[in-house]
Amino acid sequence: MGTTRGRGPTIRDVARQAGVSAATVSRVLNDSPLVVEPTRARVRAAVDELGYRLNATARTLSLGRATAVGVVVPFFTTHSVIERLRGVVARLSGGGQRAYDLLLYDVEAPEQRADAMRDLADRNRVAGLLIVSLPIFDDEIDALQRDDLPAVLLDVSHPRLPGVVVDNVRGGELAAEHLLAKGHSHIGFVGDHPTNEYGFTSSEDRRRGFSSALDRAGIRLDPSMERYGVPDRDEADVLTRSLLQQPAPPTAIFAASDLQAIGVLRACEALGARVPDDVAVIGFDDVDLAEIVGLTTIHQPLRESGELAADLLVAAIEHGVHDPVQEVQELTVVERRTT
Amino acid sequence: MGTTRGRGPTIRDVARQAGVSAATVSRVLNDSPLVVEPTRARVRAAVDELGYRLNATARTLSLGRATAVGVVVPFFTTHSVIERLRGVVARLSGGGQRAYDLLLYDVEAPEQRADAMRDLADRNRVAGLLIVSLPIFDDEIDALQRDDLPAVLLDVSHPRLPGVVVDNVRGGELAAEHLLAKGHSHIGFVGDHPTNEYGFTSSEDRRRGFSSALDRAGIRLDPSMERYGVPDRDEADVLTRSLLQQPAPPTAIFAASDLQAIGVLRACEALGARVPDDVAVIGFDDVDLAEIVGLTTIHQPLRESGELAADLLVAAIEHGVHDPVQEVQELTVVERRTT
DNA sequence: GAGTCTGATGAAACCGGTTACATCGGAGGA
DNA sequence: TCCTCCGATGTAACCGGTTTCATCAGACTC
Repeated sequence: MGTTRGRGPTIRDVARQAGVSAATVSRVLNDSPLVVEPTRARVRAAVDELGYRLNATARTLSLGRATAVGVVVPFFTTHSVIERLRGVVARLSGGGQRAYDLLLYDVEAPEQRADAMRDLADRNRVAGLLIVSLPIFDDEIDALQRDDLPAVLLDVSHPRLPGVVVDNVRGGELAAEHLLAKGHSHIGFVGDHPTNEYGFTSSEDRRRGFSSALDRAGIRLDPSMERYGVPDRDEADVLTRSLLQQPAPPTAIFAASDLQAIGVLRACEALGARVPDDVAVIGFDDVDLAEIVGLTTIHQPLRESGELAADLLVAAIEHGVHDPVQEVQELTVVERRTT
Repeated sequence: MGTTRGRGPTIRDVARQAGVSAATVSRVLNDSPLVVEPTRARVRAAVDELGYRLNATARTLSLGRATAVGVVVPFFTTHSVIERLRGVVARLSGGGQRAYDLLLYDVEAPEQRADAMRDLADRNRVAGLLIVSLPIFDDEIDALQRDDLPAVLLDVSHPRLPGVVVDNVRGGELAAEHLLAKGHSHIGFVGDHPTNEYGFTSSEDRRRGFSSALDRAGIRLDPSMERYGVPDRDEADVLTRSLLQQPAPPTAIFAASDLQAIGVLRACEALGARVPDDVAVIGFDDVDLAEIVGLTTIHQPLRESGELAADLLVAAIEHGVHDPVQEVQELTVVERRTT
């Protein structure tokens, strides 16, 4: 307060105070070797005295490159997205150097996805883009490449961009193999609508792997054993009830996500079906919830996926993208009390 | 690719294309009434033709005010913080206009708290600061006010800043009253260390309210019935075991958070204590987990608190802070299966 | 028909940094 | 002693917007 109405001292104020030019101050601030020690000390003193702080906006404009990365996330969604984001955040904004600021773009509705992409790309305030769980289209990639804006995908993939994913089809197979090994042959599936407005495909991929592994064991995943809905607990509950209230209900259910598996468990409880004796349940993701409720599930390294994606993005920003690597992370079955 | 090496068209390119000056283009872009319709149309056409997009960095620099807000969060922590953040994000980055970008600052270690505060305040790239769950010191508030930077607190309070909180002391009382009404008189507490490196105080506030409500009922919260540790599930598990393995174990336990309550439940299960018959358990927060495991808890409106705080911040940015309101949100007991 | 007013537009300065290029002074060599 | 070279510093242009102020043309008045 007082005279400096909001605006702090500028580099020229420091220069005046130190009796040098703005260029020299800038050099000192950027550790240029061109400045001799006594001058350097005077500038440092002036900086301290005035409480000068560099203006990141001006710097970004002058340099032509941003110091922030944009992270596009369907934030409202599940625990798994958040867990991934934890990894991203820890790597990007936590780690000591704090090299990149993190601009968070929440996508709350399908049409916002495109908005976010356009906004971030065109308003060039970010040095790169990390896109979580949201599919991206070719023309959007064109736009990114036109702007030289590196992008990394997490939990989705596209041949033209680096990404971190798991093999969801394989995950479905693992789930099937686990249930088969437990002696089940009459098995149900609860997952997302194969086509949904966001374009999420992991549920369908998991179902495909699941179904084909059953096929190989000579078991057909009958349409009457499949239920589809929006990926949420209550919906999964409802779907499961309809699954279990058939003449020949399944003895095991594969849910496309842990959250849905929780809904399945609740339906079982409501209908008096004992888990795992009457109905075995296996989920997917291994969010912290799964451990808490003792859910058997397919584990994927969520947090690590975020860290890895963040590292890939930083590398892409700093060294360019040579060829878009697809990091495929390992899946494992974690057996708990529901199978 | 092509000639435009990374940099897109500028406002002067548009001006040239439209046969007007940069000033006029700027006026059109900002909906100034000073531009006559035919000119306006020409500029619009040029904008479309060149695919021009405004450079937010340059705009921020020129205007002297940022279009982003900084959100400081201990991101790694519990579900409740995330749930709050959901509210903030939905309000700030979701809602149609997308008026403010959201710069996320994760605080992973106590010393980073101060760094984040200084960084955000001084590098003036944000129009305001939303600080979640982290206490703030007077000299930091001085610095913010010196820079005219509005700030809003969420889940912490300070007389000089607007904030959104619940009355944790009252929440503790509610928990005690609920357990007393259930007929318990021998009651334990599991919470955070009263002093911790982040300066979180909610656990201690809750304990105080809890303890004084017991007092009023003529029951003393004996030190042997209290256990303190870091706020995490495993630690709560361990603490609870030591609580229950005493000569006269409590018949009810109040945990300072739902996460800790989950640890309490796990310890009960491990020790063969039946909930709620042998030991009743009540938590605090009402995160989604609580509903899933059927935990009785003190409900606080987490998501709404985030929305409210975001609204307060936007108001503070746009209209200034007149006097720092403290919004105190309602707490209620949600009875489920653990009491 | 000359003078005044008004509304649309342009020229140029500014926001706060960075950096290519110019300048200057001193050290070293002939 | 003079010249060259080089290292330290300054000058000024630039990044891409916004905005003040000047200018200019047309409308209106008398």
